[in-house]
Amino acid sequence: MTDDPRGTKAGKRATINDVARVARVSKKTVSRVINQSPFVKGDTRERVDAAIKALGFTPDPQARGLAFGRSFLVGLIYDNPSPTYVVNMQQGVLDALKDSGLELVVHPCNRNSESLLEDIRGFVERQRLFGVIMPPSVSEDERVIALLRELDCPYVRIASIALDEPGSMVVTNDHLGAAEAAGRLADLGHTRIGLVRGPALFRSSTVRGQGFRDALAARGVPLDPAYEIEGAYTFESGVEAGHALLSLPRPPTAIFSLNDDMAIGVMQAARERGLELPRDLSVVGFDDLPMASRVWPNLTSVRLPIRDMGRMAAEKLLAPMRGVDPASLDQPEVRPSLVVRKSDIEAVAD
Amino acid sequence: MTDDPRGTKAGKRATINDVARVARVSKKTVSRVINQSPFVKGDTRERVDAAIKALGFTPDPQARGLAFGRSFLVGLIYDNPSPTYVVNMQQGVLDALKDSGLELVVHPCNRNSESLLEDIRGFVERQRLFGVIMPPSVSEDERVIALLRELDCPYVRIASIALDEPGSMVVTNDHLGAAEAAGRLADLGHTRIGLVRGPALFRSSTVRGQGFRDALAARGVPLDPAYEIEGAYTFESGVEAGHALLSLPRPPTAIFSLNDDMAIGVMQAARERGLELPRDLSVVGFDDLPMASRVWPNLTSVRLPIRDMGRMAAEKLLAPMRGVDPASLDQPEVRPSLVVRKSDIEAVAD
DNA sequence: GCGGGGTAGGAAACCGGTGTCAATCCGCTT
DNA sequence: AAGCGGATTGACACCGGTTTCCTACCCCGC
Repeated sequence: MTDDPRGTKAGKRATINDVARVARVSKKTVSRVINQSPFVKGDTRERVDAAIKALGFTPDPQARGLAFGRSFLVGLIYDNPSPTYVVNMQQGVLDALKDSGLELVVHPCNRNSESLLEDIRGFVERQRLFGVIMPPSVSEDERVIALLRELDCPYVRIASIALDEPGSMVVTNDHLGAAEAAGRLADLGHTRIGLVRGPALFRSSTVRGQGFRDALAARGVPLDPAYEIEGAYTFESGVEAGHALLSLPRPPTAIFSLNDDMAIGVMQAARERGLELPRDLSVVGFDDLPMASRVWPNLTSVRLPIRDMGRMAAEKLLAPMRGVDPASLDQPEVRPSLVVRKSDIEAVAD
Repeated sequence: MTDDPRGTKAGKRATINDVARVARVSKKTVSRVINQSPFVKGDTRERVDAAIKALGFTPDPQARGLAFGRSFLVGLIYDNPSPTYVVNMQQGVLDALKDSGLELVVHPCNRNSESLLEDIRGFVERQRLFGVIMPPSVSEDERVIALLRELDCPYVRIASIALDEPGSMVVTNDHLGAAEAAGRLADLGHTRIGLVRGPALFRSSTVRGQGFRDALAARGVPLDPAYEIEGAYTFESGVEAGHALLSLPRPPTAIFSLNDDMAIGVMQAARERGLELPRDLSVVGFDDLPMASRVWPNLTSVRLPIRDMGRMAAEKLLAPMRGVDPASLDQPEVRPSLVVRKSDIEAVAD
């Protein structure tokens, strides 16, 4: 072995200078090779590549970032209360980031906090983030978006409405999913269908709610505002909403809850009232979290491919790095699909 | 206003040089102030602090890290399949990291992958991580630990056995928790108690299993190996295990599942077999994930304060930075506690 | 009044890369 | 064979801090 063993094994790691020396070129040329500059002749590139491999060289992201004026960190800023949602999205983002040289830094936030903007500003500015990905509802906060623009930080928003240009949006067609679910309940013969909305702060709640109403209207099922109630997208609020709806003089025979957590809360409420499911009440949720197929009766729900959405968002963020113009990206809509399980059955004659 | 507005508002952010100029000292002195060196006179320090505030200066972690030879990133390396577990732990770590100037980088891994070690090596070495936190089961992989030692990367392991010195361990007393749960089932009069273990790869499974056996033995309840079965800590494996146990000639009247996912799987299996819960079968889980209180009947489970564990782990990692000698840290055991709900009732006379 | 241990503050090198811009190389035109 | 223009390459400053090494200075005691 004539190689310097320290290059690959013990001691300090190899630097760009070591590579330059071994390949007999300047550091700048090594840098060009690393950054895939097209202005390097074939045999030079090969010499450099060989040296890199021989020395086990990996460029230091900190040094690179410092010189580049931007770090190689992607921020995931979220305020979504569902752990499953967050982890799945995280996983999707990581799928896309794999081998890109970028790392994911997670940053939960509180949209109601007074220090929200300062908090995010500090995070983004200090870390000189490469980019930011945001799921709802923080993705729907225009103050945050304005801030990111001011900080000149690329971002991708995930939401159920196209709030931005295609290059920085992943849009889900929640209207479609909700309509499909509501349509099914109507088709099963239900005419008194309760709706548990989410907080008004979430656009998804509005969009899904509209999908629900449109589907019922299209089928001539009467809409009664008394059957609509607002929850907080949490299990507890679902329990409350369930009790409220089921204590009506003529309680609904089916309840569509705009997320799974609340749907399961509704089931809990029904049980607490001594109802048997699904005989006495059909329940349908939205999101299709793993939990949906673990409760009994297994919950019929509208599936959102959360992991894919995370991946898509990250890919949009990576587009410029890959030489793709973000403006040229199309806007493929994510289409949710209804997963029918056991929690919804035909309405019994009244 | 005589201040340079660019310092606080538009344009480039303030650098250490700006601060030095405004405070009429050298960069080195500013650096001393930032790093809390004791060798700065009182009034000098005040001048510098004032300048820092006036300019809204924040040191660049990348530049700092580059010079320091180590980044300000903490890695959370996990292979735990439960999203809730991961998010909660993540949250706990973030609680502790808040205001420390460190950021959290998440890194899922696959312990069965051939490239596990290479993967982790690349991650840790390239990012020059400040430290690493690992929950089970990757925290129990000695190959990974050896690697981190070789890379001279501080770490904290979370596990149910003290596998390392106190400074780099957060230990949970799973034996205690499991014994408490098993004891309760025995005290309820159950004598045929099934046990669904986790994968042998997880130490927690062994420890919890032993707690179960010790508690029953202490109460004179006979142990029958036929009532023990190994699962994979997943819902699906719980379903399988449930069917296996319930199809025995004399099926158990209670089943203790060593995590919640499998416990809920057992409940699913019981339902599929037409059993009514909890009348025909008592079920107890371990972890007390949010899901436990959302299924019906609400699952009795052993609560593990996962978020606190994450926080404790991060605090151990931060100790050196705070001037605390890690070797002086004590080893407070995390004690799980049984949360009794509705899924376990008295055994009926046989 | 002067030497000395110990400390505040500064100059310059350095961490490991990238940007700028000029110099060199090359093949092809005339 | 000289002239040209784009393709390659390298020298050097610089990103924003930290560290090393060195002065200048502080307060004391003899």
